[in-house]
Amino acid sequence: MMEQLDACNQLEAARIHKLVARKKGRPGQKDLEKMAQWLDRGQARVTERQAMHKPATFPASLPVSERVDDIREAIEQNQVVIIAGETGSGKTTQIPKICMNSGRGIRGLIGHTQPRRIAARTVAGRIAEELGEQTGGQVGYQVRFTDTTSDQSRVKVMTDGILLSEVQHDRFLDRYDTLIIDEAHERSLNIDFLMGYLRQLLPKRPDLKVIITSATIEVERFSQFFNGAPVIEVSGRTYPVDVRYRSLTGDEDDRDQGWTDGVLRAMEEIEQHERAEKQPPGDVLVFLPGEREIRSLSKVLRHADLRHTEVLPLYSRLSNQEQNRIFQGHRGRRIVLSTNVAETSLTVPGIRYVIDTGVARISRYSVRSKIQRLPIEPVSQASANQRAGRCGRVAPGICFRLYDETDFINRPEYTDPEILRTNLASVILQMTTSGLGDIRHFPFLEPPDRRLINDGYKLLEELGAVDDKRRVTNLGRTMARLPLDPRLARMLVISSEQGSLAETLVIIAGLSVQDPRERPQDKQQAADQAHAPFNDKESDFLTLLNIWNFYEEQRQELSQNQLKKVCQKSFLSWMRMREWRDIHRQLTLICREQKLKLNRDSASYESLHKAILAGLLGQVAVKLEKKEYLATRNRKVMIFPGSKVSKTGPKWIVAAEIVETSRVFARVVAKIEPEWIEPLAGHVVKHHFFEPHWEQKRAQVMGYEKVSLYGLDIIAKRRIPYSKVDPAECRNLFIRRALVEGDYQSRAPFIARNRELLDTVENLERKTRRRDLLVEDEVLVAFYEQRLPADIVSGRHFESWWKQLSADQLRDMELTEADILQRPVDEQADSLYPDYLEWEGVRYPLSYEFEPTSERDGVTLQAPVMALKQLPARRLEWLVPGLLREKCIALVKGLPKALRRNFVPVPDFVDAALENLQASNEPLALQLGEQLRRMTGVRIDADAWPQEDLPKHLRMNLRVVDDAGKPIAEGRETEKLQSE
DNA sequence: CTCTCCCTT
Repeated sequence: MMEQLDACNQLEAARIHKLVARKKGRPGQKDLEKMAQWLDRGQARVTERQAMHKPATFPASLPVSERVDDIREAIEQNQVVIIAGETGSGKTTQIPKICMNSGRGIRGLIGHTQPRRIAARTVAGRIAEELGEQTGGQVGYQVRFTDTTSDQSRVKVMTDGILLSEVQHDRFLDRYDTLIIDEAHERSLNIDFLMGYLRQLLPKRPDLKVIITSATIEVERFSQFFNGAPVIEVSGRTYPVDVRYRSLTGDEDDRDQGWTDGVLRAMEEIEQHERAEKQPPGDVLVFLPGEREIRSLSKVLRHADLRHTEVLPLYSRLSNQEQNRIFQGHRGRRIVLSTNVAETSLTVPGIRYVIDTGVARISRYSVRSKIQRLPIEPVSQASANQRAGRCGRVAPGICFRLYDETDFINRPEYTDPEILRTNLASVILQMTTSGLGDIRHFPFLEPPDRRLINDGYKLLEELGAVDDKRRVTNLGRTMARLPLDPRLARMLVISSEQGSLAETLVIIAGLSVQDPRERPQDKQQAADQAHAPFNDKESDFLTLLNIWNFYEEQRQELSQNQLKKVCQKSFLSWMRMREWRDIHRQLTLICREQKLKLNRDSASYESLHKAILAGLLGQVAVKLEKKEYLATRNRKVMIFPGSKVSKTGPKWIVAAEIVETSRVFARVVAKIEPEWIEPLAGHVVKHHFFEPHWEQKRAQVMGYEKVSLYGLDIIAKRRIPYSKVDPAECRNLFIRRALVEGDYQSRAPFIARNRELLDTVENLERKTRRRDLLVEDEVLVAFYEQRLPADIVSGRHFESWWKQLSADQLRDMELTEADILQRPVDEQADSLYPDYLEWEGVRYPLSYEFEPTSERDGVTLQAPVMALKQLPARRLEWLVPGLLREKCIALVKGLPKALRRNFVPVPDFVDAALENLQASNEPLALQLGEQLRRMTGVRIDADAWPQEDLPKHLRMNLRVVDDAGKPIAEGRETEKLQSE
């Protein structure tokens, strides 16, 4: 049986091989029956196709026809052949036929890829036509949503994206015996990926033939990449193009003006040329970087009074109707003003002259700022030549380059391939889930930069598609099954959990197609009016949803023609609406397969936008002022003025895209609430904790938290319990603030006792006016640190801890005098500094303060206003025993010098005097003077004594309180207070 | 106060 496999269809042969391999070479009876069935079918298919085969013929007019034999020979003798040829060589249509004539496309398919869908369809049509058939017979094509291939197909034309997607199911591409990769020089992401994949596949599929076709550029690179594969060059059937450099003169500052002048001068030269050569006016194609430039130049040209001249704009966003005008016949001259669409995607017929400004908007991705930029850049030499070639298709042409030749020579040969200019998240996810190994080791034609790869991984991490070790998660695997940008795929998956899948499906499909809203230049107002009912001021996503709902309602009631009319009236592109619906349907089917839940009730704004937000975490922004927003990664952005949300300017927004053109714009945005972010972004937000502090009421250490998303503060200062953040710091603060400083109400008996002990000592310090009694706080901190377990970080912890202590342990928590005193306490302290002054059976409370700057410094006696008159004013002069000596010394030292020098040394005289003095309600100074006179014979006049200028603490402070104990007057002038 | 162009499980 195995010998017969060579005559069997490849796909069946591969199945048989696989089954044999799985059964380790010993298939059972049932397997054998199955295999025999496959073999029959496979052989039947081969014979059927062989019977169908008629040798193809080649039109003599095509240059490629001259090389048919060379090409066939090269293909038969090599696994890979590179065919280089310019447009018009016929390679695209003829090479598949050469392959057919060489017997390929029998056991397997001849696969033929094109970069664009339209091209795939038309190429298939042309090949079929040349074989005298219609598509769907020997030649079929497959693009997204359409597959016309059948069992009879020998040639399958498809977009390169389709072939790439088939890799997922058919790792060896077993159904193909030949692959033709067309337009490889365009170097799209798909092409570069396919090239690498094929290079790995070739040794495993020795029977597979690969043909790479390209414009004459880059041919050597392809040949080297495929081990020196032979190159066959085919001449193009094109006419010579005369390239004339007409660099701009004038002011560099105003580029628009420069280009306008340059184009007008080139038009003059064209007219001269036509007059000299006696030629009728030929059509002109002008390459400009963008819509704005096209509009401004078209305005100028329409007013420039050019005879019999029609000016047509051409760019991708134009409606089909407007684009199709370039294919309609016309009289006189036509000038087409175009963007890059006319360089590769669209062929403008009948062009005799090209005017090339030499620039284009090229998409660049900045890894540093994560911004997609669209700068206007000089195009590469390859691109400029492609543009020039657009006027040599029907007759010799002239290309005017509005720059000089040195400029041209100094330009890069080729445009950077897309893989070096784009975010790689999608490529990485596809590669990883289809087991293609590490992207860093994949044989790319030009490997992307390490930073670009890291950046792709980071986005996948943000989306939860890979974990922090870069392993694909289950979520990532689901996402990889969706034919969507990973961000959109993320939204879809989460929306089924949020109960907003139905709406999200619509929005995501809508984001995948071009904006269906049309806004023709001459009917802008009418278009805006027609779109007005769809607009949502808070969310561009809802605007999309409104358009969809409107369209769906109409679609169900109207015929296709009526629906087309409604679209036209509403300024909606019918084609794009249909594309939108196609994608929506495709995604709906996949969601069903992936068992994602479709919500029946309509989703709330919140649940819908949370799903959207989950895919766009890196694109959040907060309003700074008027029109300016600060986005993540410190990017300043502005809402795109076309967005209806830009009118309301909400505080927080999320944007589907951030693109830099003339400014950094946030496109397709919606209002969000900042609280939604953190729960969705737990894995990417950063937390910063600060200002831990003891809060007495909560009996715990609290602090603040700042939450930021890629440098953007989404929560500036949130109060949080600090114990989870830094338990050691909490314990430290608890000991210092609560236990040592006493800012805490505890029920623990030892705390009350310790407090009492400390109060006594502190009071004694106030009385004795010294600060050297109590140990430093650090000693108390150390006391508690030694005794408190590490996990006691708050009042709650503390209370439950001490309650289970034994009596001994409780006692151990009590401070002793030995613990807290720096030196022994004077035993007489209590009598030297009494707490009451007793006079005639009344006890007046005394309080002490040691704060020289304070009004209350010293001793304060409190007396009720009722008792004020009975107060012994003179007795107060005697203060308390502990302060009397200091006061007397101060009194003597305050005497005039002539008197004072009789009592030196003063302390000795005072001590001697005090021996005979007893506190009484007599004036202190006079009593003291009397004693001094007795010792020395010197008499001191009453008015010689200092009074008011004694330090505050040496005069009794009197506080008068009312019945309720509330202070009503206070001062050191006892008699004055008494008389008031 | 306005943006090149393609492709798909």
